[in-house]
Amino acid sequence: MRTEQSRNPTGRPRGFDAEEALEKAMLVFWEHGYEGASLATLTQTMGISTTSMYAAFGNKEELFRKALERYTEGPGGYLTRALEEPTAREVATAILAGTVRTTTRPTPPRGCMGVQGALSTSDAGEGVRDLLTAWRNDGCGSVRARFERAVAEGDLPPGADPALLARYVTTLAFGIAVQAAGGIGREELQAMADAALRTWPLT
Amino acid sequence: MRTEQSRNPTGRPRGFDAEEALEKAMLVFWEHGYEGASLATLTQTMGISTTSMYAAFGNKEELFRKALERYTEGPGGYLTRALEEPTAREVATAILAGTVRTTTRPTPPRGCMGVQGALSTSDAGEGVRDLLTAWRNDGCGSVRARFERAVAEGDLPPGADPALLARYVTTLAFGIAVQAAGGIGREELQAMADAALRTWPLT
DNA sequence: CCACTTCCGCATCGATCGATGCGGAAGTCG
DNA sequence: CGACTTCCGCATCGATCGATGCGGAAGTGG
Repeated sequence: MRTEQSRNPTGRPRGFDAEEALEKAMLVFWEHGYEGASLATLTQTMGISTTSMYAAFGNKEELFRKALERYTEGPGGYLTRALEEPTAREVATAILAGTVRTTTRPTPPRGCMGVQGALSTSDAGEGVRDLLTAWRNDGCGSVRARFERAVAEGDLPPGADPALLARYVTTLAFGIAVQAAGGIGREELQAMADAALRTWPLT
Repeated sequence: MRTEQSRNPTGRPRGFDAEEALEKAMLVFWEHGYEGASLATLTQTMGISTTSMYAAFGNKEELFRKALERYTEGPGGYLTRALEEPTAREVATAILAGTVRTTTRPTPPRGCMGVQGALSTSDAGEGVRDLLTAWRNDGCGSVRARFERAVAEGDLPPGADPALLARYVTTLAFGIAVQAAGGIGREELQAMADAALRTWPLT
């Protein structure tokens, strides 16, 4: 693998910053989705040739996988941070606030890469579609685990259903992503999130 | 326009049922999205040649527009019916129940055509993407108008915010569509919708 | 039965899709 | 400086994309 740091990197070094190029690719995938982003658009935005892209990242699907990892740790990092909030209420608040902020940036792309990246695809995109499905399920699972901990800690009432609450919060987050993809503004979505959290926790 | 019923339909009649073919096309678009559905897949499923498709529907984008109309009046008809419920609470309940039922059918397609049909696209799909954005906004606007009426009728408390409530219900519906596209089951989503409505109306 | 209209099977269009082979240039080592 | 490794510009691959031209077949109304 050329992308892994070899112990003996002899030869001509690559003439571009792979991290920079991956960031550009991530933005293109985020905006246009997996199948909507052509190799031509990707490589042009990345500033490299198709040859360099294949040498550095493997193929289009591998590039998308790496771009998704970068998204998860970058723009999508609010989820990990939210899970570290002290109470379930603050976790939910941070998730929705982070979703609103990330999906309604003043400049494109809008929406969530994990939602609009490949919600439905042709047969060729099934792999990526399933990857994003798993990505969303992982997110929901993390929230659920966090809420289970909250029940154990007495932070949530004993009768609370962590799975249901996690599904509720993530459903709102995915819905916000869809609204944001359609251009709905940050203030309106945040106001709605505030209202939804006013009745927290659901019973 | 060949698709409009002419007053003098002389000549050889077409050898297929246009409504049947449109139904098939709608299902393909629903499952794979606008750009994920190729002409080859569409015409093969419709059981007609590309020539017949172009003669009957114009082009791929026109076919999608007509398929969306059919979806709106068919599988998506629950929205119109829901708006006729007597109270805002029943409207919201019917919308979410209809969304869950429609997006989690036992056989594919799963999800909502208005959400996954073209959430993000290449440049060539911008027209359809904007069409679906308008479709979702129309839906939200209809719900908002219905909730405004509910406030006027005293069905919702005077302090209620119809726009916010409409945004909340549609956000949940879009989120449900995303969850369903990923394979989340009908029972789980309905249970979450029930819980969300237990705190209705939001303040 | 005839003249006319429409339908549709077949072949194909140019553009673009993702992906690759080749070979000289560039840079790193001993 | 020389041997070796890697990079990358260029050309191009076969497949598929949406869309169309042509012409005989089919069915119409008079």
